[in-house]
Amino acid sequence: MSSDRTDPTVPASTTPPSTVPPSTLACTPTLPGFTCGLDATLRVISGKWKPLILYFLAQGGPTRYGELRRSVRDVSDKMLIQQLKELEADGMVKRTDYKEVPPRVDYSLTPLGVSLAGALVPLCTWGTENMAEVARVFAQREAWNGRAR
Amino acid sequence: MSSDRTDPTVPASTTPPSTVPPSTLACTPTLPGFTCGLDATLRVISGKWKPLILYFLAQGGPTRYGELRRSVRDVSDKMLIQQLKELEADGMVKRTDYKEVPPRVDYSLTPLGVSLAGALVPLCTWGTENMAEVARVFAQREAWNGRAR
DNA sequence: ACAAGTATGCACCTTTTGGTAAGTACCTGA
DNA sequence: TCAGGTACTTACCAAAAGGTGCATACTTGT
Repeated sequence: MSSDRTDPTVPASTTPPSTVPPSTLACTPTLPGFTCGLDATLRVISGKWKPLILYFLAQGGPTRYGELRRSVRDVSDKMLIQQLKELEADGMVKRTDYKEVPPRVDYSLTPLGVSLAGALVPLCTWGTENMAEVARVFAQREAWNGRAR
Repeated sequence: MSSDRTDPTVPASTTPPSTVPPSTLACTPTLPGFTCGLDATLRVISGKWKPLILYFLAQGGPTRYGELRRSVRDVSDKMLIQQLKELEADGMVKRTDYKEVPPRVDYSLTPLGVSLAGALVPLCTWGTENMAEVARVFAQREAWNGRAR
């Protein structure tokens, strides 16, 4: 029992009304292998293009492969397919193959995918609101990499 | 028949009832280098331990290095330090060095960090609610990796 | 004196991730 | 017939991310 110096209840010195209520973040670690809900979510959306894919599908509804490819700029076939397959395997995306002779396939969100996309919204908002900060910080970091290399 | 490559606004044939309202996800791509707000956010929280770190700091308030290390289980010194440094550089975390002689340092969230942790809450919730699904799916994926080599 | 704890730094190595470029099978239009 | 478009697949590589373990400088407890 190490006596912690500063510990409980966090002295609300400068606490703005916007401190995250601990109860909100505290997820019950129900299943083995997951630290918390956040952890579980991150496993699903981790992958360079996944959030963007969810984003486009949430906006555009069912989307053909080629169309998606043109939307998510700079993605290669390999990556797009791979991430789509994983999202599909994870039950976030539904693939529809029309079995037509010049291949025709489209992708859409499952209900689960829709709910996930919904959970992404605040991140989206946060990013939009703080983009200036983030950009500034990353510019510095890159300048640093450039010369300190 | 018709080779419809022209796809203006997606024929509302199968319009899913519960699509995320596009307006909610549609972020204005203000700054160069970012596709959207979501993109910006992900750059900040990407890193195996960052969300967890934010999570613990949001819950526990200022936390000493060693304490954090024991909380975020399985993290190595190198990784924890590295991610903390990045979060600090990104302005999400504040490092306080007490300059004491057996080193004493603690970490806490900046206001920006607090708001970011807040944006993480829905992901946390989503993960908690759908953890069973996620676990099931990942179990399958791993079984697959195991035998399909 | 010596182990242990404190908060890091650094070198080295493996794993994971992502990228490039090519190929497939089929069709359409010039 | 040949380029171009569809939706992928595969092999090979480079870069990034992450892990292990040792080193530091200083103190306290035994």
